[in-house]
Parts: sequence; C-alpha cells; structure tokens
Amino acid sequence: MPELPEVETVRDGLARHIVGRQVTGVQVLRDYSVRRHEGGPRDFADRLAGRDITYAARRGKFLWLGLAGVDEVLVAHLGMSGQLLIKVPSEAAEPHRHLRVRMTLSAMDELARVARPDAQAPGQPVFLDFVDQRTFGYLAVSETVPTADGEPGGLGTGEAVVPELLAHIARDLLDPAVAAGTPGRAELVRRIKAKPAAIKRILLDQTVVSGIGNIYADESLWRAQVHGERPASALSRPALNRLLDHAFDVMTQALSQGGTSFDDLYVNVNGESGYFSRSLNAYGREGEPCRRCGAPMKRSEFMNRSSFWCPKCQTKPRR
DNA sequence: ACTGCGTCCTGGGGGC
DNA sequence: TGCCCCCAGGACGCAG
Repeated sequence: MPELPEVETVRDGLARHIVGRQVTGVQVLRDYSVRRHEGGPRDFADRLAGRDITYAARRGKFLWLGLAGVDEVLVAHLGMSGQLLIKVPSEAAEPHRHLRVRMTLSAMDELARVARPDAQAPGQPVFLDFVDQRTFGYLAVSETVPTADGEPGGLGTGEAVVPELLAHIARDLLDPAVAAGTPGRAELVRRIKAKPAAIKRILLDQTVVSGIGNIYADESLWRAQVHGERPASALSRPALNRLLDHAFDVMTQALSQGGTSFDDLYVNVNGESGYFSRSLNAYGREGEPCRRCGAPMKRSEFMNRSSFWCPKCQTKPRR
C-alpha cells in the first residue's frame, strides 16, 4: 500500500513528466473511482478537458495537479492499491486489468521541455492511467481555498492554496512548514501534547499530522522506543519531537530508496518491488527478534489494526 | 470534542 | 482440484 514516500515518488514523477501537458481527453471506466466530486464522473471529465497542468503537489497521501486558468485542481488519492501510470500510446494497446480512469495528455509545451530536459516522451502525447485494484483510491476535481497560515498548500507548489476537499488534512512531516525547529513544528508538538488519546491514534490522525499510516506509525514508535498506547499527553515535548524526527527519518529513508521508478514510465506504488519493505524493523515482524534488543516482537490489535512492537524496548503503559 | 467502530472494495491466499 | 470466505488497508461518517 502506498504510504507517504511512495506517494511523494509519484508526485515527483508527475512533476517531471506531466506538468506542461494539456488534458485532451478523459475516460472514466469505473464510475466509483471518481468520488467526492460533486457533479459526478461526467462533470469530472468535462472540467478536465482542455486544461493545462501547471504543477504537481502533495499533502500527506493526497496528490493534486494544478490546472491553468481556474481555481480548481485534479485531486488523486491512491487508497491502498492505486497507481498513476504514464503510458506512451505504443504501449497502451493492452490496458491494465484494473484501469479505472484514463486521461489523454498532449505533448509537453516548449517551456516545460526546456525546464525539464529529462522528461519522458516530451514530444508526444501520453496516457495518464489511474489503475486501482481495490478501488479505495479516487479522483476528483476540487475547488481550492487559501491556506490558513499563508504558506504553500503542500510540497511541489508555491501557491498558498489547498484543495477544498482536503483542507481539513494537516501538513505532513516532509512539509517545510512543520520541519524540525520551526514554529510550525513547535505548534504541532504543543497540539499533540494537549491530547489525552493514545499516541498511535494521534500519529494516524490525518487532521493532526498527515501521511503517517499504520506501517510508519509502528516504525516510528519502535525507533523512538515508545509504546503506541501511551497517552500523548504523558510524553514530554522533547520525546514528542524525537518521535516526529524518527517518523521524518523513516519516511525520508524510504523515499531515497524508491525514487526512480518513474523513469520507466511506470510507477509501482504497491510496494511490489519491495523497496520499502526491506527496511522495516517493526511492521509484520511478530515473533521475530527485535533488531535492537533481541526480544521477540509482539503483535496486538489496536483500533482494528495490527500493531507490532517490542515488549522490552517499548514498555506498555499500565492502563 | 472526543472515541470507537462500521463501511467502502477487490482478489489473493488460506482452509477445507 | 475447486470453492468459499476472510482479510488487508485509509479515510470518513455516524453513534454514543
């Protein structure tokens, strides 16, 4: 399932290969894959046709593409199995089995070609295929609203706007506005510290800090040697800062391992290539020795999700 | 305001 | 071999 590093890889690929093209056609093969779009699939296609793509941005696991001339953007959430694949027409004859939406994009404009000489197939039209086996992902066109803090809406854009449909989603840890040492980070820690709920629940709460899923929550907690059921308010500010730093590190490292798959005009966000699973220290390691102390790792149910943790390094709070 | 839980969906894989 | 069922996941919406 795509977590933030995989989504950032996709964003980077879109920025390099899609920006500067125009949407010339939209084919919705599965209506359900266009969701949270008020006018429905038909209106979705109509709104995109003829638009120039100006930037590729991301906040947490939400992606969006800027559209020239309108206060609207194309939003994409990959869910747990979504992929955005760029196909040159010659290889698009046999569409993917789980193709849900296909967008036809024009050749790249001159400005973009000069700015990004490494772009794939700049001189020819391409398909942007939204492939999604389990259909938890979706596409929508959303209006934009100004950001509350006046900072850019996400990574990959300088514009201080954010799609309305994800305006409630907090910034993620790769966002400079909440980087370590900034006022934004201090404010985030203060907010977390004020919460009595379990720290893992807070890490997973996208309205507090976004982009942390079940896997990276467990990895961050393992690194910080904090049990996920510990109340957030019971942790000191330095401890919370350390935890967030670990979360940042885990995601940054995964990102550096997965960066280049877009070069093949193919983005694997399923983790099938295994580039991010090889470095996991907690997730999925029930019964295996802790890589720090050797104690057998535990698995437990928390919030209807599996949690993996070391019983020795991450002492469980007495309830 | 907060929390807990059900819901959406699909097909791979385990169990019988 | 075949078939059925369960399970995984993020985000949201509702009930308490």
